[in-house]
Amino acid sequence: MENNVLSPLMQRFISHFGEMGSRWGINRTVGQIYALLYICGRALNADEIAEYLSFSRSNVSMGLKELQSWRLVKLLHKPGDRREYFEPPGDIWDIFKVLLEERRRREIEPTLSMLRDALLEAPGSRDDKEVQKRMREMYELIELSSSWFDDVQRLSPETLVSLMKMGSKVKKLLDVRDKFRVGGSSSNEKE
Amino acid sequence: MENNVLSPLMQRFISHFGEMGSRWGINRTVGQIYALLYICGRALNADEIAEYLSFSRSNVSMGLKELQSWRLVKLLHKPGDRREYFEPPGDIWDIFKVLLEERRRREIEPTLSMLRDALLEAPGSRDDKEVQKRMREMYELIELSSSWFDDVQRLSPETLVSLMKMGSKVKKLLDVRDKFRVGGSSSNEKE
DNA sequence: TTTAAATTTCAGACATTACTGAAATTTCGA
DNA sequence: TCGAAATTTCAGTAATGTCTGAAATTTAAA
Repeated sequence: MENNVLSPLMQRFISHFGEMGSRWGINRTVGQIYALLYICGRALNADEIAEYLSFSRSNVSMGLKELQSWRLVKLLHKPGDRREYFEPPGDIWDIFKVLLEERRRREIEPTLSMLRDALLEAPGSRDDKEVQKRMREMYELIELSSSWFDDVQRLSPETLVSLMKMGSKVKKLLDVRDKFRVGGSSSNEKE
Repeated sequence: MENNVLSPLMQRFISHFGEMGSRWGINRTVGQIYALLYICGRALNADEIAEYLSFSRSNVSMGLKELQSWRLVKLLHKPGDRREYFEPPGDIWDIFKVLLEERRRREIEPTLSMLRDALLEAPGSRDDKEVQKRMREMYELIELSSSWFDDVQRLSPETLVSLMKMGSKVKKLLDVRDKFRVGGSSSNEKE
């Protein structure tokens, strides 16, 4: 960075990520640290981060730990330098995938397992039968979209881009397929 | 609900949604209110909600307002009753779609527009050129997935289920298509 | 209108989360 | 092994967010 100072453009980017942090389930500090690492294009050590963002050194330490738990930063070392340097994954698609994956793990997985447990129990009353019915509906939807994410995540970025650019036109593809494969076994049917 | 009391099964469901609330960007109250409405299968008024959950009446009022801003509850009236009743959309797919749509609006849209603005500006330095390159990369990915969500959201639940059950097998479909349409214009190519 | 029920607002109490500086611990070259 | 640099931990404080009860406002039946 020129003169060791952030340009106004960088500042805006960083502040924005700080402000959005709370909506994304991370705190301001973490958001800003990540934005800084993403935008500045080289690995930084904790002191540099603290300096650029005017955070205490310990705050940076905690923020970096959090980012590591999200697998959003890579740790690296420079020869002849004891300090740890941090940088985000180079490919934005990696970032995207990691983000979705981690969110699934933190936001969805616990609910799935709560529902699984609740559905295993024998209903205690007529009401509970209804309750379980609703829980099952929810469970099936979440389970379906969750494992779909798993699958899609394994596609290459190129394939994903193709798929996304098709948008709702995928429907046609499905229709065509169904036309040709009448009565055949299908990944599209239950069990 | 039997005896006007929540069964242990319901309690667990409701508590879970309360605890998860913070991870989902809503507060405990809102999470519990929604869980109660979802699970109990009939429209409730604010007093009933306050009673079941032991929240103050005003807290319920705020929570319901928040849920309305998320479009997660429908407001309805019973004949001969002045009070307002609330219930969630009947179809879980509606809930799912609304949730994704609202999250996009709150969590993604502001960032897209920040990036759009930042990219319109003339770079102030050599560094800023690099910065804008990274911003553009991010912008394009978000824009792509965002408009893809738009498209997919318009598909019927049935089509969506088909699509999801295919999982990563969509790739084959794309490959087959490419094989048959060599050189043809494609929604899959840039511009 | 009037009036009472229903709902909303809001200031302040309470609870949770974020941040700092100092001290403790870890790391690694000498 | 020692010691200085780097990092982490943590208690205390600052800042945010949540919840309540009382008061204000809105609503609709009479």
